[in-house]
Amino acid sequence: MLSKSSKYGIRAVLYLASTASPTKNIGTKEIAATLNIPAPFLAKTLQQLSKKKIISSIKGPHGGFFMTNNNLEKSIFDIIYCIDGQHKFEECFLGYPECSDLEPCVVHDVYSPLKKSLLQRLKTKTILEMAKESTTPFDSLENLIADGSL
Amino acid sequence: MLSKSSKYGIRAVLYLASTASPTKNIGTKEIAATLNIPAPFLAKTLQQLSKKKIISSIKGPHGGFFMTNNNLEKSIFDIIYCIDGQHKFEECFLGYPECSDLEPCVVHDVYSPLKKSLLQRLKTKTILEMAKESTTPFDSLENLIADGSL
DNA sequence: ACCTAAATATGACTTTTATCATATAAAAAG
DNA sequence: CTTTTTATATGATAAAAGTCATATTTAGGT
Repeated sequence: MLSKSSKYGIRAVLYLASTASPTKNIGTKEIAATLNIPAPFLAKTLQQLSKKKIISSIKGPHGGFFMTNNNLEKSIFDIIYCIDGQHKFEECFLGYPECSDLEPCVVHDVYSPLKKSLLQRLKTKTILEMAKESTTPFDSLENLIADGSL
Repeated sequence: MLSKSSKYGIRAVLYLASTASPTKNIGTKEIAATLNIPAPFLAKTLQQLSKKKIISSIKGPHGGFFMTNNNLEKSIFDIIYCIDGQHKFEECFLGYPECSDLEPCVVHDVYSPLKKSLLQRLKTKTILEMAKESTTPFDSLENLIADGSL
């Protein structure tokens, strides 16, 4: 479905939204460690998002990534679009190029509405809202505890 | 979502279901040409399906692939499972390993039901039923006409 | 029996995706 | 003004997915 880059990106942004702030930046290493994501790979993904103003960053000591209020108004769809591109949600489930409401494939009538409601959700909910209602935070609170961070 | 192999496989099986029969086998080349699929690639996929008894084949002159009544009772899910494996439908949309009804990710409540109804459809409808209700047949009737086959 | 047409089996090649590594640039701290 | 810390940029490597090519087997036709 989504590429790993997108998934990693979304998880990282959600983590940022709930933990970082303009006054408290978070670096790639910390995010990667907390989320069990390969750090150099995540870095590249975060740069893409930063370039498209979906997240913010500052360099130097105590630098890192964070979310402005503007960033928090972005949607998860924005992240996916930035990393994987639009086409992710435009393909027919069976890959028929001409599949549409007029010329539906055999699962179009069931797949298409499902896709629409998922898309609707991904486009309308803001990162902020998503982060607030998130109950499962991150992979490895255990790790933080083991590290002594918690 | 699905791998290309799966998509190609499904389209080929649907084509077989509506066109071939135990007395009228169809070869890889014809299927590939009609569906605009690379022939050697399709061949490999059809072999996998044949080995798992989802389609049937006979070798030699006038040989090819076809569907028995038994084959026609299989589902599209069987095809996907044979080619891509189960895990295709078990992953969390955002890739959280521990995502579940108890520990849902932020799109779990919307994604999970959608996935279930799609799966339900893919598992319960037989190939035969699918083929019958299919209105969009294949990519390139034009090609066949241009070739003089029609 | 021999030839031919087709599936089968295997492997090589290419492209994409994912991962890792290195060098540069910027900003804070001493 | 130098050092250190972190993002940024770029590219190298690895793994997976997709594509193509070749040889082998089987079965029908002659």
